[in-house]
Amino acid sequence: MPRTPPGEPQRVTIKEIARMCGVSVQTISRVINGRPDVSPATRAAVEAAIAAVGFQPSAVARSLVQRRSTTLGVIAAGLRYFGVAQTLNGITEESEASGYALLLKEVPSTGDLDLLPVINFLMAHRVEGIVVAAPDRHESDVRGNLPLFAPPIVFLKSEPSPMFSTILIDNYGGGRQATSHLVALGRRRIAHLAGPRDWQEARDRHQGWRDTLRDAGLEPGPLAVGNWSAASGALEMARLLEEESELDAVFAANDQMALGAMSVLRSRGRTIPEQVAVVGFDGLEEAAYFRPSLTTVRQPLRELGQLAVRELLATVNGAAPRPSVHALTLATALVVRDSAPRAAS
Amino acid sequence: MPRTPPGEPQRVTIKEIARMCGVSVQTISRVINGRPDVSPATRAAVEAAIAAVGFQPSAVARSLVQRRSTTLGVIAAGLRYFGVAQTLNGITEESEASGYALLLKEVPSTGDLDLLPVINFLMAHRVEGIVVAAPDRHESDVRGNLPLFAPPIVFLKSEPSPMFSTILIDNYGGGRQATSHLVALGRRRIAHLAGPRDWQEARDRHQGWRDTLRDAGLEPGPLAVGNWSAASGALEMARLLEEESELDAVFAANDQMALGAMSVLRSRGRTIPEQVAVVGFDGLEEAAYFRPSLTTVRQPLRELGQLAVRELLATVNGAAPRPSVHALTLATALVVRDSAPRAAS
DNA sequence: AGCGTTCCCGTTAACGTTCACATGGTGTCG
DNA sequence: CGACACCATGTGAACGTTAACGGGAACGCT
Repeated sequence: MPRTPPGEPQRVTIKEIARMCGVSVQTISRVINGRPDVSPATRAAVEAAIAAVGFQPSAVARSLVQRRSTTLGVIAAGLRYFGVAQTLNGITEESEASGYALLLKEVPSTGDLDLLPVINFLMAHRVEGIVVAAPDRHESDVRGNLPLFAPPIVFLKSEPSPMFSTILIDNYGGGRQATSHLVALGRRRIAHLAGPRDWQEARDRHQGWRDTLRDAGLEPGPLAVGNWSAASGALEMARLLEEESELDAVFAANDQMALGAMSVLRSRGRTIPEQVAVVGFDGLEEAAYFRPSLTTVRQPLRELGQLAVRELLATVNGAAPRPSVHALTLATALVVRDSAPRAAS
Repeated sequence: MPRTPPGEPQRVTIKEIARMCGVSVQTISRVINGRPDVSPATRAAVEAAIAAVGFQPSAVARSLVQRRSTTLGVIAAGLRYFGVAQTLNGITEESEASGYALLLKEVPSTGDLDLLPVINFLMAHRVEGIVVAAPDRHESDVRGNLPLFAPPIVFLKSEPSPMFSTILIDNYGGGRQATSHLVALGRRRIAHLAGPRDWQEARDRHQGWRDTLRDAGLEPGPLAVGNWSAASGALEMARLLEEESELDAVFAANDQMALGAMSVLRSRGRTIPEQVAVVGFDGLEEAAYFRPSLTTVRQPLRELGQLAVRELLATVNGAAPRPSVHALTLATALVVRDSAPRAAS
């Protein structure tokens, strides 16, 4: 005796179609999945019936029996930040193109967190792969052991790991690019406006700055730490100016903070780039229209997301028995504009 | 004879736990779901076994039998745009808080598109509600008929519809706010830098501008159409200046275009706000640090996403037999800054 | 004619869980 | 002390689909 759930009318199933066409459910299944061994006549009849009642096969039942879901899990943090949103865009694009659906979980981007429950949640939904697009989350956030049958996981913008594939952006190299450019301009007191310490990418950019100064034989310039926002950029820039009034360049860890910094520099009467040169990081399109237009380091964020999905699908579909662990690093590119123009040659 | 899927090791199921504890599967199910009628001793034993093997109940099987999934579907377009990303952020926040997962589909934001297949896809996954966060998509994009048993759907930033709930932002009102402000400043030739014509919100802002000018007895100012980007803002601003060199104000349909416009105004030697006042739209945080800081119209985008989820969950969980159709409109707020300061009184 | 092939289709058993109902054991109350 | 309630647990079926296998009809070949 079929239960009738309260309110909800009975959904049309494969059985119903079978009854309508006077064939078995298996035949319907065959038609749905485009298998060859169905006669043209039957196929046409079934297709007509399906169209007539608007039947849609249950992805849930299918996932259950096939033990796969054509779905990828995404763990994201800080969706409100430009970088993560951009990367998510790349992820959706690529998975959309491959016919995969996305199950999205957002986790807090700060504080202590065990990723394991989130991964378990996604696994309960039978996702075939997981992208961790949470910049400051990495392998060590997976406390306890993953079950053996965990799907492939790729960590983005994380530290390289021996256990998982990672795709990173060369933030260290980007930090060096930015700083070298300023050094080449003849700047000597180069400050850094860093991102939050608990973001790996912030630490890497910071390190790139520091090493470049050291290699150039310059003493480390003044340092301030912001929270990615333009407001914090302004605040910290003001503090830097008080501490060290003769600085002649600033490398900000993202474009928003650079914007805030430039705002303060101007209001204190410093000319950009003559007195103080400024370099940002991210490659926001808008940065070309800041005043002055902002020299920055562009990151291939969308590509990052696309590659992550490709990597997963390759190990899912490819017959790779033991998913191989890759570590890929994407290069950044310096975009020179007016806030730190190319050195006159 | 149980099939062993190739490669993949057998996942641990409720049956396995039952065997380990010497009880029936039903008892395990009861423990998992925190039902009262289990003796403390058995409960403890079961919980221990679950923890020991790291068992995770299959959300897929559960969805199948319960015919619900604790999952919401999201149809998004233009994730790369600030507005949509921000709204998605609100959606994730709120659904995360309610323990709902999100199934995300991105659709192209331009061109012809039938939403029905996308909705069907989500329905196949048994989502309990759908948020359409695709600004230029609306009811009429659902060609053909929705099945009777479609879950509640809420359209964001769309036109009000008699069939679906909609939550909108008062773009028309925002357009009026912006324009009125400029009129109050004594400006007479007020140009509009509109967004793409196929975005409803662009049309609404445009209309607000036009009506306000009319009501003020001013003749309509020059009009240009951009594509939301700062680059297009710059391009179109240049064109406006050529057509109509004596304009004394610009209302841009978003902050990025306003930024591009300001850049061109400055480079043509116009002072802001003295010669040309500028008002944007969106309320980007960064706009406070533009030069000059940008007067803009703030939209409650995150709130929009949150409300959408609340609306859905209310009709899902609430015993509302026939989901009620709401049309909610959120107000915008004018943020006055230097690019169009408050009138000296 | 006999036999292997190929084509088309049906039957049965899963997938992993919950629901409805049944059952036996305790305790309570009149 | 019997009737009844309640607690803890088990039993079968169902959710909607696909995998594995089997079988009959039509066809080709020797």
